Amino acid sequence: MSERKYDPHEIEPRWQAVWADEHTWEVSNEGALATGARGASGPESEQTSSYVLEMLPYPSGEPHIGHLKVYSVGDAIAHYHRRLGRRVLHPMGYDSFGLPAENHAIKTGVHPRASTDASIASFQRQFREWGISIDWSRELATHEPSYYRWTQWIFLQLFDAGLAYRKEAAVKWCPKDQTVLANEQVSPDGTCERCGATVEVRQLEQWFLRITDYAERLLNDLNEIEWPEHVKTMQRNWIGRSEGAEVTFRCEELGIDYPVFTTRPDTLFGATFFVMAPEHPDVLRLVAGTEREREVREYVSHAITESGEERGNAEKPKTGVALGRTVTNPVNGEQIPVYVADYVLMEYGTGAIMAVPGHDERDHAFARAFELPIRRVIEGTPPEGSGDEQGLPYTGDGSLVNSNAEFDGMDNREALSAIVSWLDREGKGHASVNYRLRDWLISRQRYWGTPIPIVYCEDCGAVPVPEDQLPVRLPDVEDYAPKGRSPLAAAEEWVRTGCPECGGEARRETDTMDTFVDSSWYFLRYCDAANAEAAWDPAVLGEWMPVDQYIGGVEHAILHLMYARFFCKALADLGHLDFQEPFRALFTQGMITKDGAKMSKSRGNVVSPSSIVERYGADTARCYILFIGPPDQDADWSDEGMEGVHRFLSRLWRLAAEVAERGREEPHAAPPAGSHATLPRVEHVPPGGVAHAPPRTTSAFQEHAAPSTAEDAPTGASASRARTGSAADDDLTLLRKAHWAIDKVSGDLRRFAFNTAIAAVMELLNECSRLRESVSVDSQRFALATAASLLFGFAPHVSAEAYELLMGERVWEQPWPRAEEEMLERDTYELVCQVNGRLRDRVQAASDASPDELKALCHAAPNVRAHLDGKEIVKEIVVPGKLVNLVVR
RNA sequence: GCGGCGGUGGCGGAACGGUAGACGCGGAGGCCUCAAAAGCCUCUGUCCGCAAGGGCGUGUGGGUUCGACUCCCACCCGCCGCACCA
Repeated sequence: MSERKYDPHEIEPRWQAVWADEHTWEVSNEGALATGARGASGPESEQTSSYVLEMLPYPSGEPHIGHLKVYSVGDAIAHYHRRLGRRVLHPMGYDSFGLPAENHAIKTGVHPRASTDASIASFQRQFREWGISIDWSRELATHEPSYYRWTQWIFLQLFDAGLAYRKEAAVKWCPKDQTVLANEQVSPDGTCERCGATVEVRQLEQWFLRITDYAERLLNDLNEIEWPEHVKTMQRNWIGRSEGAEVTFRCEELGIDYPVFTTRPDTLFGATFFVMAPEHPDVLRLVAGTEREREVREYVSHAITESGEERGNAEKPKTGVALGRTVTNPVNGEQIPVYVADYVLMEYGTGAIMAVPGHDERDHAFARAFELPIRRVIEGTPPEGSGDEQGLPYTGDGSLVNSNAEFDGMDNREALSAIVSWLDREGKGHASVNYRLRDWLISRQRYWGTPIPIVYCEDCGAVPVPEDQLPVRLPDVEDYAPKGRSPLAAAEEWVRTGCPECGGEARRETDTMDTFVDSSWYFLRYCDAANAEAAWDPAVLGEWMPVDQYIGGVEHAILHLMYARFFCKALADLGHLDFQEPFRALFTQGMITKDGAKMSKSRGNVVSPSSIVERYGADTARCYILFIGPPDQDADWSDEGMEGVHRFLSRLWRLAAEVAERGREEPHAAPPAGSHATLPRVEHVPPGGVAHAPPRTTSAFQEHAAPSTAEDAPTGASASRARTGSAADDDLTLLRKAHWAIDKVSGDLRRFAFNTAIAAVMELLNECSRLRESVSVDSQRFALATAASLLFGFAPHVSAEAYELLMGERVWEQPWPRAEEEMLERDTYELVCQVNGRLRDRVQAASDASPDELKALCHAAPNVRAHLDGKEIVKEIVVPGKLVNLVVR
C-alpha cells in the first residue's frame, strides 16, 4: 500500500494547466462546416457534433452551489458526448447586465461595469478551478458593446418587422426598483419578483415585443421538443389558450358595438347582463353627462388602485355599479343592463363580458348581490354541496332549455357550434381563440442595460438608429439612482443627437432593455462569437443549432425559455435562422438546500463552492453533488455525505497508485504464481477502437463456464463464490464487474442518472479493493482504468491522474469504453425459487437451462421442498434468467 | 378549483411487473497502533427465534396478476405552476 495520500490540491491545478495550455476543449467551426449539415434527426450514434449548454450565469459576487451543480451536470454530459466521438460545443458567458450590479452601484458609487467585471473574473477563476471543460475562445458577456451591438441589431429587425412597438398601456410598476416590469416578473401575490415590493399599475408609454403573435406556435411546437412535462405544462398554462367565440353586443343608444369573448356561446340565451372592466376605455364615455357618472368614476378610481392581490381574490364579495345603459343580446334581441365591476379584467379578452348567472359562478354571485335575473338554459344538476335551490349555477353539460325553438333540446356541445355558425351567418359573431399571454414589455427605466436603439425626432417620430451606427453605447453617468425616469435621461450630451432621417434635432430613447432580451439569443452568438461583421453567419449556426442539450433551473421555465423560443421563431420568420426551436432537449436541475431550506445569506446556511473546493478539491465537490440524488430533484447538502465521496476518490487514487507501482515492480513477463497466466495483458487500441480491450476469453473463462447443478451449488444466500474461488475466478469476477459497470454507467448517463452511475463505479472499486490480493496486476489495472474512465466526466482531475498512472495515456483522448457482450453474460446465475410468489430459496442455474430443468431445480431446492410439503401444485411459472414460481394449494 | 411532480430503513436514495432497501451517510463490533488519526474487515428495515427459518413491511383503502414500490380505481399528505381568464 502506498504511503502517499490523495492530494487534490497537487493533482487538480496540474491537469487544469494541461487543459488550458493545450486549449483542449476548444472546437472550431471549420470542421462543422466541412461535414455539411448534420443529421438533426439522425440516430445518436451517427451524430458527429453536439451542442451542450448550461444556462449562462448572472455574474454577481461569487458562484454559488447552484452554479456548481448545473455546470457539474453539463460537464458530465459534454464529456460523455465527446467520448462518443462527437465534436462538442460547450461554451460559457455571462448575463452581465441587470439590477443587482446597478443597485450595488447606487449604494457604493462603484460603476456597475467595475463590480460586474470583478465578479466575472471570480466566476472565470472558479470555473477553471472546477475543471469544467469550457471552450474559452467563445466566451462572451452581454454587457460588452461587441455583444449588445447585436442585441440592438435584433431589436431593429423586430422593429422593422412590426414586432417591436411602442404603446401606452396600464403597466406593472415596481415602486422600489423604480421601473416597469414584464407580466412574467410579477409574482402571483402581486409583488415584484426581484425585490418583493408591491407592484403598482401605471399608465405609461413603453416598448413591447409582439410575442402574442406567436402564441399558437409557441404552444404547438412544445410537442416537438424533448422537455420535461412540467415545464411544458407551465408554458401551456402561461400561454393559456381558450377556444370559444367572439360575440357582438350592441349599445343601440350610442350605436357602439361591444365584442366579448366567451368559451360558452351555448349559454348565450342565458346572458342577462353585461359587465365591463373598470379600465375599459368606454366605461366613462358611457356614463358621461349622466347622473351615474359620479358614482361610476368613484368606483373606477377605487378599483384601479386596488392591488392585484386584493382584486384577484375570488372569495371577495362582488362589487360593481350599473352604468344605466343597455346592450342587445344578439341571439334574442333582449336589452340587458351594463355594469362596471372589478371582477372583469381588462387584460383578458376584450375587457367586457356577457354575464350568464345560471351557468357561471362569478356571474351568479354578482347577480345575487345585485338582484339580477338568473335564467337556466342548460339542464343539469351541479355536484353535491354546490348550487342554490334551483341547482344553479350549473357549469356542466346538458340539453338546452329556455333558448329558442331551433336550439332547445339540443346537446349543449352541439349547440355551441350551431350557435356560433348562426352568429357567423348573421354577422353577430364568429369562432375565436383567446390567449392569456400578453405582449412582452421590454423597456426599463434603469441604467445598466442595453440601450434601445431608437431616436425621437419632432418631424419623423420614432426612428431606428441605422445599423452602421450600432452599437448605441451606454454612456457613463454620475448618478445611477432611479427617479422614475431612466438615469440615462441625465446624460444630456448623449441624449441629444441628430435624426437619422431628416438630420434635424432628435433625442435618444433613454430606456434600456430588459435583461431577458440579452439572454434570449446568447446561445446563437456562441456559435459564431468572433464574428465582427454580423451577429452570426447562418451557415455556422446551421452546424451547431439547435442546442442538443440545454441545462438549467426550473425557475426559468416560463420567462427565459419562452422568450428564447419566441426569438428563434421571429428570427426564423425574418430569414435569419432556419430552425424554429432553440433547445431540442432540456434538463432542469433541482435546488441544493441546506437543512431543508433554500441557502441564503439571511438564513446563514450558505455552503460556498470555494470553501468546499479549498477543503476537499473540485473532484469531490462535483462528484458529491452528482451523487447526492437524482439531479432533477432538490437535494439537501450534507458534509458527511461529501466525506464519503472524498473517501471513494481517495481510494481510487490510492489503488491506482498502488497498482501502478506494483506494475513497475512486476513486469508483465512475470505474473505471480500461475493464478492468472492465462489472462493476456491489457491491450492498447488506437483512437477509434475500444479504449482498453478486456482480456480475451480464455480457458479461464471456459473453466468457469462449467454448469453448476442444484446439488453442488451453494444454497445459502450468503455463500460467496469469490471467497472460495481460485485466483483465476477472481480475475474473471473483477473483469466482469468492470464490464458490468461500463454497461451500467452508459445506460445511466443516457437518462441523467449520475447518482446511480457513480454508485456503479463505487461498486467496481469495492470489488477491486476486495479482490486486490488475489487478482493479477493486469486485471487490477484494467478494472481501475475502467473506473477512472467512467468517472472522468464527474471527477476529471483524479480520473485523468489515475488513468495516466495506470495506462500512461490521457483518458479524455480515449473513446467511451464498450462493454463486451460475452463479459456481460453469465454461464450460471442465481435462480429465484418462489412458492406462491414468495421467495423461498435461491439456487445456481446454468444460463442455458431449459424451463423444465429450471422447474426441476426449483423443486429440488431444500427450502422449496419444505413449503411444498403436502400441497398440490396448481401452476408453475418459469421466467428463464430470473425465477420459477410454484403456485400451490 | 385546474394542471404537474412526489410520498420506500435512523438519513440521502436504489429497484425493464419478478430476490424491496443497490450505493453512500449514520450506528455497532473487530483488526492495525504504545495511542490516536487514517485505513481495513464484519454486522446494520422490523418483530419472533440459539439457529435454521418464519411473520410484517414501499402514504391509506380497494382492484388486476402466479407475482405489484411499479399497472388501474378511490382517497390522504407534501411540493411546484396557473387561477374572478369569462
